[in-house]
Amino acid sequence: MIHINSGDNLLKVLEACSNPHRLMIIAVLSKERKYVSQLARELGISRPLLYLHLQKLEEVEIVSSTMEISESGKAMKYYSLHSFQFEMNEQLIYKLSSTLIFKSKKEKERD
Amino acid sequence: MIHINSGDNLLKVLEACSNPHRLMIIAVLSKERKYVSQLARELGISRPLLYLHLQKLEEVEIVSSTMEISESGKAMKYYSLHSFQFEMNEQLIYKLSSTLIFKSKKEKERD
DNA sequence: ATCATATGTAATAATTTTATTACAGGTAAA
DNA sequence: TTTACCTGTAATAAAATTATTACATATGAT
Repeated sequence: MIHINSGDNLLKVLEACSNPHRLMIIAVLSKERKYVSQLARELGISRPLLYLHLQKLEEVEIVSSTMEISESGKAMKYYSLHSFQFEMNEQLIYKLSSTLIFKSKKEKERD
Repeated sequence: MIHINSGDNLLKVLEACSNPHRLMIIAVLSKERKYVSQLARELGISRPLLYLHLQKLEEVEIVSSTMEISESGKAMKYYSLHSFQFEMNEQLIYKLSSTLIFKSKKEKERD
């Protein structure tokens, strides 16, 4: 279960959820795990684009993946959702605001 | 009190919260209302930039503003926070996923 | 062999978001 | 009338995100 422990972490999770495709991915995976091509067909988007969105969700551990070899022998990458839950309200934001980090993407990459 | 009634609305609120400055604005305003210049000084950002962020928060009604004439006679624009609360989890996202809208910014502007 | 399906990613383009600069206006006090 | 506040915004620049295109590899079935 994901758990928000800092302002920085809250921000990252919010960013990960702030996209219609990524919300749809979460919705779909909340019912059952899917492999990449299957998910791409279901959402009606290209695999490269799906990869991009899956990466962002994986970075904050909303989803995770496992490679499996299907009965027919093909490699399949399955994505599944990690359950998550937090109360979005001003109290949470206030409480975590002291641990908010203001850095550009480039600065973050240097860490 | 803000209340999330559609996937589209959820997405907009998440987008509004997905920025460190805007989270700080929410944190500061959760304690007391502030006027624009005061808030800009407190956050250490320029007024034009602050306006941009306040606009995004105002669009989803997380904050609202009132113009007042101070005792000294100067116009002051006060911003205050609207209380908000919702459970972020996959159930909510699944429930609202049917009302998610996929439109570019340009397409939205044409509506 | 060719087709259909799966994986993965690099390079580029398009769009959106964020930030800055440079202005405009006003009131009040020194 | 100069200084110190306040409001507001247009134009531009910079950075980040999102989307597309074009590849490469592999397996199994026809």
